[in-house]
Amino acid sequence: MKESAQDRLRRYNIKPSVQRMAVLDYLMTHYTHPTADTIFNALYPSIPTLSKATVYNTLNLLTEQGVIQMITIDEKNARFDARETPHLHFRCNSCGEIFDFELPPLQMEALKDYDITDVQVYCKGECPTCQKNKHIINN
Amino acid sequence: MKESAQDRLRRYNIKPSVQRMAVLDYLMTHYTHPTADTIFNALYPSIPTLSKATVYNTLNLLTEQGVIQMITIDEKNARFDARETPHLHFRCNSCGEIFDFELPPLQMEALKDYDITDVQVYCKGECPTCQKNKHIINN
DNA sequence: TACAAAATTGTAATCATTACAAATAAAGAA
DNA sequence: TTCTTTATTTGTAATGATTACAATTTTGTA
Repeated sequence: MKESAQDRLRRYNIKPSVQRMAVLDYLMTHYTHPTADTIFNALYPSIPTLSKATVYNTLNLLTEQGVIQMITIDEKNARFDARETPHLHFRCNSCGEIFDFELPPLQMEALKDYDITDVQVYCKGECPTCQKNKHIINN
Repeated sequence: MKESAQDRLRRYNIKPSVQRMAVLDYLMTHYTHPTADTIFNALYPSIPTLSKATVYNTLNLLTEQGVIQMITIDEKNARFDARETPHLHFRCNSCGEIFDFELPPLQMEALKDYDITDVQVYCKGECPTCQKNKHIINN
C-alpha cells in the first residue's frame, strides 16, 4: 500500500492543507519533473481559488523540509521530484526530456567533515531516441 | 607551463577576441565559481566599453562549446567554472560558499546508450566551519 | 580602400520567482 | 459557541537574472 500525500506530510510534521496535499499528490502521481507552472495549471481546474504563489510557497516548504527535491538541471526553471530513492537525472539536450536512473553509490571520504543533506547528479547529452533521429530535419 | 586563455580558445576554434580572452582568463585565474555579474564587475574597470550582454554571450558560447562549465547549484544565478578535471561541487547552505572536490568515478552502465557530454555532481549541506559556528548568533 | 561577415554594445523586454499586505481559514481558550 | 490568536492562502506588484534585438564597431579579405 502506497503512502498518501497526507500521510507523507504528517510524517514530516507539515500541516496537510488542501493545497499542500494537492501539490504533493500531484508530484507523487506524476514523476515527470514538472515545473511550478505545470503543477499550477494541472491543479487549477479542480482548485479554482488556487494561487500560483501558494504553489511556489508549498514547493519551497516541501523542498526545505526534505519532502521533495528541487532539480536545477534545466537552466530556465526549477523542476520538482517526489521520489525518495536516490537517483540521478539525465536531461536530453535535444528533446529536453529528463530521465531517472539508479544512482551508483558515491564514495566521498574527502567530504567526511561536511554535513551533506542533499546530493544531486545531473547528466546531460543526447538520449538514444534523439541520436537515432539526428538525420531528420528538425524545425 | 600553464595554457593561456588565448591558447585555450584557439584549441576550441573560437576566435580570441579581447572580450573573450578577458572572460576566460578571469575564470582561469579565479576558481571561485563567479556569476556573470561578478565577472562583469571585475573586468569593467580595465575594459570600460565592456557590455554585460557580451559577458553573457561569451559565457554561453564557452559553455556550449565545452570550454567551461555552467554550474546551477545555486538556484538564484548561474556560476561558471573553467576547471577541466572532473570534480564535484559542495555548496554550504549557511555561508553560500562552493567547494571543489575530486569526483569519484561513476559507474553508469545503465546509461551506455545515452550520449553523455556533461556530468555535474552537486552536494549541499553545511561546511565544517559553519558547523562549528552554529552556536554563534547570526544576524 | 571597400565590402561582407562576425562580434560587441546598449537598452528594452521577458519571465520565473519573490515580497508583501490583505483576506481567509484553522486552532485554542474561555 | 464566540472571541482571539496564529497559520495559511491569495492577488498583485516588484525583483532581478537573462535574453532579444537592432545599431554600431571590429575583423578578415579581396
